[in-house]
Amino acid sequence: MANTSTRLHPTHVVLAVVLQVRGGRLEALLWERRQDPFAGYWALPGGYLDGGGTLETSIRRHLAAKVDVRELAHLEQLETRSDPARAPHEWQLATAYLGLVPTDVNPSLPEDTTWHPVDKLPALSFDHEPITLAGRERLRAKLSYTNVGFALAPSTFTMSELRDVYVAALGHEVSATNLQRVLVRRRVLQPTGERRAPGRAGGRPGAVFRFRSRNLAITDQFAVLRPPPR
Amino acid sequence: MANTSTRLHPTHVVLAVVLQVRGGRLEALLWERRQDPFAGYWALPGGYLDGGGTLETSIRRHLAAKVDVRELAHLEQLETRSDPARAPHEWQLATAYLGLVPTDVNPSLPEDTTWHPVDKLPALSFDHEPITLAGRERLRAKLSYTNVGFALAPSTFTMSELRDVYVAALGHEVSATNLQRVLVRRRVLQPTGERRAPGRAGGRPGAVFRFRSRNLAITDQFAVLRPPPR
DNA sequence: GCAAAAGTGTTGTGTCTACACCCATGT
DNA sequence: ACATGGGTGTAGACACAACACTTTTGC
Repeated sequence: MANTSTRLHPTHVVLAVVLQVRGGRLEALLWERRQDPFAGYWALPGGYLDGGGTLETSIRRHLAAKVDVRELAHLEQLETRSDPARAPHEWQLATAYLGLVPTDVNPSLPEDTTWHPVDKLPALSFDHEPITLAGRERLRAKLSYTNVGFALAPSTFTMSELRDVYVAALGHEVSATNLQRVLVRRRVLQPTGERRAPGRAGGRPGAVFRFRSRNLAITDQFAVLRPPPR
Repeated sequence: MANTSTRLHPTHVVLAVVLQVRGGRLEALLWERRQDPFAGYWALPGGYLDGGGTLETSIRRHLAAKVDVRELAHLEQLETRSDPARAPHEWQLATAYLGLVPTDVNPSLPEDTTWHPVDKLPALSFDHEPITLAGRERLRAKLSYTNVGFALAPSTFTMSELRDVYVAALGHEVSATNLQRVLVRRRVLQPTGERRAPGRAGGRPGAVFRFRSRNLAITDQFAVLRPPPR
C-alpha cells in the first residue's frame, strides 16, 4: 500500500504514444513489462519525470532508450491523467505525448519493444489503451485541418504513396485524386518536378511531391465563424 | 532555494482559466496575490493538487472557494506546463483547465478576486498569461466546431443576444442572421416558440432559442478527409 | 494491343456569406 | 408615420466528392 509520503506527493510519469504507418497499418510502439504491476502486459514507452527539464525533454530522454529521437518528426502533449486508481501501487499522474515517425525510417528497437497495430492492441497496462486511442484520435483530427501529414510521410512521395499513409492513419478510403487537389490547393504539398518510375506492373510514372513545410501549421481555418476577410 | 526533496518531487498545481462574457467582453477570473512570489500580481484561481481525487475534482474544490462551482457550465483540461523555471521558488508543474460560466449567472466573489477583460490583462504571475490566452484560443476554436456556446449563453436567448456572446468570445463581427442559420442547420439551436418583447426603442420581438444539448458535442465534422457516408 | 497506374476535366452538391427586402413593434 | 430591430429570400462563392475520360508506362 502507498505510504504517507506518496500520498502527499504523487509520482509523475511521462508517456508517449509513438505512431508510425507500417505495412499499410497504423502501429504504436509498445514494450512488454517484465515486472509487476502488470507483468506480461504491454506498455507505452516513458518513465518517471526526471529533474531539471520539462515534461517534453523528459519524454525525449526516455524515448531515446527505445528509438532514435531524431526520427520523431513531431511531438505534442496529449493530456494528463490523474485518476488515483490508475496505478495500483502508488499515486501516480501521467502526462501523455503523441509522437510521429515517418515511414521512411525504421528505428532499431530493444528486445522488449515492438510495433503493434493500433486497431489490434494487446492487453495494455494501466490506462495506456485509452491513451493510445486518444493519440490516434488526435492524429486523425489534425490530419484533417493541419499539415501533420509531413510527420508520417517520407520526405518525398507520389500521391498514391501519400494516399496509403492517409488511409492507414484515418482508417477509411481516401481518393488520391482529391487528396492531391485538396493539399495542393491548401499549399501544403509542393511538386518536386520529378517523377517516380512505375513498378513491374507498368503504369504511368507518378509525380513526386514533398510537404512545403515540416512544422505544424493549421491549414484549414474553420469554415464557419471565421473572421471576415481583410 | 529549492531543497533536495523538492528537486526530486515537483509540486503540482491545478489552475483554471474561468471565462465569462460580461458587458460585451470576454473576461477571466483572477485574484490578486498578497504574498511572494509575485505579490501584487494577478493569478489564475487554483492551488496545490490535493490527495484522493483527480486533477478535475481538485480544481473544482479550489474553485469552490471563488465561485459556486455549479455555475460552471463546462470544464475541460487545457495543458500541463512544466518549465522548471516557471515558478521561481520551487519545482512546480501546473495543469490548467478551461472553465466557462454562462452570462445569466453572476457569482459573488471573495475580496481579492475580480473579472478582467482577456484582451486587457493586468500583470499576471508565473506563466498565467500564456495559459489564459491558450484558454481563449481553445474556446474560440471550439465555438466553431462544437456546441460549447451553451456554456457561455444564458439558458434561453434571442439571436442577437447570442450573437453578442459570440462576438465577445471570438473578437470579431458575427451576423445574427447567418449564425442562426448555421446553428439551426447543425441542430445545435432549438426554437422555444416564445418571443421576447422589444426594448424601449421598439423593434420586432425576437424569437427565443435554446441549445438543444448542454453537453459538449462536435457539430461540424471536418469537411475534408472525413469517412465516406454510409 | 492490353492492363495498370497516374492525371485531368467536369458536374453536382452542400455549406456558407452577403445583401436586399419584408415584418412587427414603440413612440 | 417612422425609427428600430428581427426575419426571410435569394444569389453567389467556394470547397469538396464523384466519376468519366485521357495519358503514360510495362509486358
